[in-house]
Amino acid sequence: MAISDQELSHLRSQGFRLTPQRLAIVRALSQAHDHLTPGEVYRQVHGELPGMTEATVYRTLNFLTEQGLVLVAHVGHGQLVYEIAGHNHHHLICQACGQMQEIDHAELAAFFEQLMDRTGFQVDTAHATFFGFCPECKQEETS
Amino acid sequence: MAISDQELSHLRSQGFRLTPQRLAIVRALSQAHDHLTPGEVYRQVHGELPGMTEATVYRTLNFLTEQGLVLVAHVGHGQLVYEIAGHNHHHLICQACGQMQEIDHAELAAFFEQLMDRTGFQVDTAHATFFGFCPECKQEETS
DNA sequence: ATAAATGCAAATAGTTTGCATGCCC
DNA sequence: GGGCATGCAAACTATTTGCATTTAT
Repeated sequence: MAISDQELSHLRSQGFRLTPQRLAIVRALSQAHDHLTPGEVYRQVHGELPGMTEATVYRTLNFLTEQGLVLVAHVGHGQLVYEIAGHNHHHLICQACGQMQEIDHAELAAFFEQLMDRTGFQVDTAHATFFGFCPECKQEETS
Repeated sequence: MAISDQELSHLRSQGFRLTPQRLAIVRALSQAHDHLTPGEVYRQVHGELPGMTEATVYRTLNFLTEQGLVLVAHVGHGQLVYEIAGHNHHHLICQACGQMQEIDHAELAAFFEQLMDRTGFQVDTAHATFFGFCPECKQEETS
């Protein structure tokens, strides 16, 4: 999953700027096939742009999230994690080993529909997170 | 929802101690019909036990969570929130106004069953959180 | 009595902010 | 050139830890 040139120049047309820092962060998130914490983003991008600071990472992640190009989620530890927007999917996190499993949105679509009907909420269907124990850790728990 | 004397003395029988601090924190969480952040717990309990420190609050919340008497969840801002364990329910948080709506577990039970079947995960069915926009804020968004 | 838990204070981690400078458009 | 974005450093908040002391059992 990546961000198209189209989307990027749309930003420019609104008066925002495509700085090397922003592009590097977008690239890092696009290449990661996983969630990244701000610290992880910083470490990756810092190799490429040694001048980059953590403050810029935080500001940029907020910016990209506001623009809808990036999604935020929680994955257990207090920290927020970031991921390129695009394909809707959800996560199942193992509380024992930290392993993460993706669930395609299609599998949960009906459920979300139902939930919205019942509650009147417009539920964010792009990024839900569930916690539990993965098959392996489940076994250890009970043994 | 509260914690029974039985559960409390079970702790004692395992060598743990029922200190005034622990009891006060359990009471505060029991009386709150809502999630509390560590800071909120601290402020409430500090009135009753002026000597109590934040460190104790954090240590106690961790302890109670490990013992299964308290549940943790995320509700949008980075902070974790704590709640007395007991009746299974889930939360829908409005990303605009912060309002929270409870969803009884019964309504989602079938969904969780399905999810566990498909993934093999033992999903934590006690405390899921969804994000979105409440009916009022949804309206403002689109207008 | 003894081991567990607390209080205190300091350290750590994560995140945010103000302001001067730099650089994209 | 003008204004948005960055770098730097400092401030802030939330959380954790070491150690001496207290206290529930």
